[in-house]
Amino acid sequence: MLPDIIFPMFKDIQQTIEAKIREYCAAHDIAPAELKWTPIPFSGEWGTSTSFFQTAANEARAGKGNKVPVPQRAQEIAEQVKGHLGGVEGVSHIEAVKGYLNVYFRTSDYARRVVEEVISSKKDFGRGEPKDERIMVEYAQPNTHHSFHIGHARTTLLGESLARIVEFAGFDTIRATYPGDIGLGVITILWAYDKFYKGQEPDGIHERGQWLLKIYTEATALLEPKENETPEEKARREAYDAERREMYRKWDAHDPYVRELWRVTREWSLDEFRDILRMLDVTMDVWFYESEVDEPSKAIVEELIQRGIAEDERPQGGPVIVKIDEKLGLTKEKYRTMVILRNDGTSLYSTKDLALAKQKIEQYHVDRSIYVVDFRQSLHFQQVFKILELWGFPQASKCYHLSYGYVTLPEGAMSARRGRVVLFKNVYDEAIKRVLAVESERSGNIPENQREAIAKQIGLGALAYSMLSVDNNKDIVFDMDEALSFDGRTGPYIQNAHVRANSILKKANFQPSNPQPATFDYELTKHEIELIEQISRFPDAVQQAANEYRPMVMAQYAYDLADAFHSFYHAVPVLQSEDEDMRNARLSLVAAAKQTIANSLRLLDIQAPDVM
RNA sequence: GCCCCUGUAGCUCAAUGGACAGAGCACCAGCCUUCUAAGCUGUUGGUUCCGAGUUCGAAUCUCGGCGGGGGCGCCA
Repeated sequence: MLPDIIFPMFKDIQQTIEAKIREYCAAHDIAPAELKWTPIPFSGEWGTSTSFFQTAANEARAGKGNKVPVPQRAQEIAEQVKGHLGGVEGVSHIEAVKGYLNVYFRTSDYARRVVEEVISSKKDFGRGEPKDERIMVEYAQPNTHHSFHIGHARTTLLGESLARIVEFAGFDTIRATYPGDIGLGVITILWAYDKFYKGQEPDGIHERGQWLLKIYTEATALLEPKENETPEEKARREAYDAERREMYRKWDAHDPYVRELWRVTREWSLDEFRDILRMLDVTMDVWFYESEVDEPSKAIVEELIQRGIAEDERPQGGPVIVKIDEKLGLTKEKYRTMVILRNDGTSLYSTKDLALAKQKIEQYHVDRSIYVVDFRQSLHFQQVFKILELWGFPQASKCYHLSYGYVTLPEGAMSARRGRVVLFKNVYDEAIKRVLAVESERSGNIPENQREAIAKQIGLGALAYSMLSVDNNKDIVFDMDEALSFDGRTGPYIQNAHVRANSILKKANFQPSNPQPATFDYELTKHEIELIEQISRFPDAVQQAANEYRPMVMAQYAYDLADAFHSFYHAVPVLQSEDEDMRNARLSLVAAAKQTIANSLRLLDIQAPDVM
């Protein structure tokens, strides 16, 4: 589909032709099927296309096909329609091929129109009309007292990109994060810190955060049963575990000492987390802390019992549950039964998520709620959404779990318990190191004081693109060389297209704010046509990525656009154009390409540097 | 037992039920005196896991297998 809001001229042509097709069909006793228009899938040719297979199939089904095979009949109709259409304003030529009707645009008008639209809209080129709907994206839910690893980077990048996309597409967007700042894992670290490291504190935000992870790994080793352990070892382990449980009890009872210990170490983790969000250019609107939703969440359980949705089995020694399948009248087990409160009255993950969902709807007035959480929790979220439905929230149907596969290592799953993790900060540092090495040999024209900053942009661009260009529900086996590759289908490839465009404009001293009127009254090369077509696709790519909640769609688009630009760059001289009009036109096209590349990179949370 | 995800080129991955299943990496052959070679051009590479079905048309939808991963009342 072509963008009808940004480029109404395309829509006009389409509608004119559709009307004529119906006219022809009515006159010849043909019942036309619904016409679907798609871009012509041949590189260097710019137009829109529809087919008559469905129409021919309908005829055959109605017994009117006089035994002509469907593809052949579709081609007949296409040819006849083509004959009936004759010339159409704005169309260079029409052809009937293999049952398809291909409508080629006359390029000069549209090239100018597209380029001017981009240059005048600038950062807003491709922005959708306001949709009058509020959407909350919840992502980046790290546990505190651990360090931020490369798996957290995936959800953060996925969520941030999605938030940017839906916001740009026209939704009122709220970014939310939900750090897990309490739980047995957190207490384990508190216990070990207090017992073995009290008073110590490494310098540096990231060093301090990573140190907590190291403590966790050590503590886990002390608390896990070993094979062939001696009675002494067993006794010691059980004593440690008792200390840990006692500490959890004290935390619950608001013991001042434990609470202060918790508060201080928690802040160390949050310092690191905030710094990483800053590095990734992420600004959260709402922070939900697990420790803060814990108490209030218990109230909703009572409400669900009162309304007959939940059943209280505590008198019989059981927990509070919701028999979802039964409530929905399902005979086969699908959503099963969800436990929403422990027998001892303490809350569960489910308790808190139900309370959070309610809060999102009632306090933040969200119409849609997206959860960017790993795929292992898909049943959990299906259950939560179904309970919201039973609860009577119409927004339940617009809750969506954007699940993603794990980032694993070649040697298996990451495991904080075993200390087998790839930390984001280490990858980040390595990325910068590698980019600087490339820069020193290839980029002589970057001022010394900008090298570091640009290296960060390129390094993160490589990492972000490697995460976003894979379908979210696939696992990623993390490979440093692959994630930080700068060649081929990568972030730096797209960034480089932006740099090259900038380089031309800079040399020509082109001012996008005050362009010379561009006229494309010459025969465009196929590279120019392809580039213009890719640019014109951007608004639709935004809408598609937003509607499907799939940043990958934008990642794919950005590459296609950069690819078209690189080919254009190589084949078409700009500064050395034959005459002044052509030079101006091409400069405008380069400026439009640069802007569109920058806009699409922004939606992927990737910077667009001017030099690299 | 039930549910979810997944299987496409040597590898990593794309492909609103439509034109010849496409990219990148790797391999091979070219292209820097010309707007940045982090690039471009070309070559090689396929029983889309298997089998049925629906359809004019299936990688895509349905059913049945096989392989891989995950989940299933008091972990998060």
